[in-house]
Amino acid sequence: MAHSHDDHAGHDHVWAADLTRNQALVLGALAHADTPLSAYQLLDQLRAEGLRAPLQVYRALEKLVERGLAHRLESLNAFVACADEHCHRTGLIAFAICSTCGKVDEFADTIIEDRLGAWSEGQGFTVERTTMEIRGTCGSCAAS
Amino acid sequence: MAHSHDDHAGHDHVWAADLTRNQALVLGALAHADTPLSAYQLLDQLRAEGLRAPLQVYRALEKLVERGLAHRLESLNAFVACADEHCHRTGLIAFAICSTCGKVDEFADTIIEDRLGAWSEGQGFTVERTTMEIRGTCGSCAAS
DNA sequence: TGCGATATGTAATAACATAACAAATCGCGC
DNA sequence: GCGCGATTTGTTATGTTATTACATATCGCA
Ligand SMILES: [Zn+2]
Ligand SMILES: [Zn+2]
Ligand SMILES: [Zn+2]
Ligand SMILES: [Zn+2]
Repeated sequence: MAHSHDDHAGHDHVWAADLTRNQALVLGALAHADTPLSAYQLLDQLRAEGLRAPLQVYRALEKLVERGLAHRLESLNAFVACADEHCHRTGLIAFAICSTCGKVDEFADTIIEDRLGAWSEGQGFTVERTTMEIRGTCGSCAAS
Repeated sequence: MAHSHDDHAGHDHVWAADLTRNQALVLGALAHADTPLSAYQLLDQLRAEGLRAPLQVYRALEKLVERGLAHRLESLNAFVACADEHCHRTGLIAFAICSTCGKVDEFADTIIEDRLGAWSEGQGFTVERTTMEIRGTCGSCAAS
């Protein structure tokens, strides 16, 4: 790792401390974007910082997603920074994606999670991860 | 229609009547498969029937998905035949995908649908379509 | 210092999907 | 049957997303 251990004071971006350079670059780009970015869009943005190849981006994304700092949107083949800095949500996360402006809203619903859990238990299905993505039009786009 | 594969005793596949040749070929291949197939896997299987280019497959898939006769699994970039002839494409459909054997189970849950509807209404979000895919291990794979 | 685990760099290639254009076919009123 | 617009098909080329393979560098620790 490129960074040594800091104490976690809590006010700053707590994730910054133990990210590698490439991971920090990718997460920074995602955090500044207001819509999801594909791996190649990230690469284009980060060429100025020295990134040259898709794999550098994909490898950083893999770690970030693993740690819950970013999420992959399967229906877009794109990625977003986690909307909640402190979340590290292990539970089911749903995404509402506006087809007009591209903005993504991230939320959790324990009842949905329970329903899926009940179905899985009934079927003997062991859940590893769940993708839930709603496509549609957000409130502010509908208003215009 | 060249195939007589019926897994539901008692009635034929009502859809066959007004499908084009390419659409029937693609849906037939999906219906015979026991796991999802990618567009290129379909193309490979259907070269013997005269299909030559990806676009022929993608165009057929587009129509089939539109009509609810097939579904796209976003997390796999692959497609399945609809498991239920009476499945209405307007309702929310969830898929449980076994990472071990690849089999897919399709189900609907109106409570989940209601929860998403409630969230959307609260946010002013207009839902167009929803993707819900559970990855994990199915009962029979867990048993072995 | 040496060693295993992790991270990086680079090139090549695989896998997935669409654009653009021409030709054939279908549905249907006439 | 004929005309004609809508749909489907065929074909080539290209664009986009993701991984394999291999070499190099760095980190954590004994
Ligand atoms: Zn999150
Ligand atoms: Zn919007
Ligand atoms: Zn279905
Ligand atoms: Zn299984």
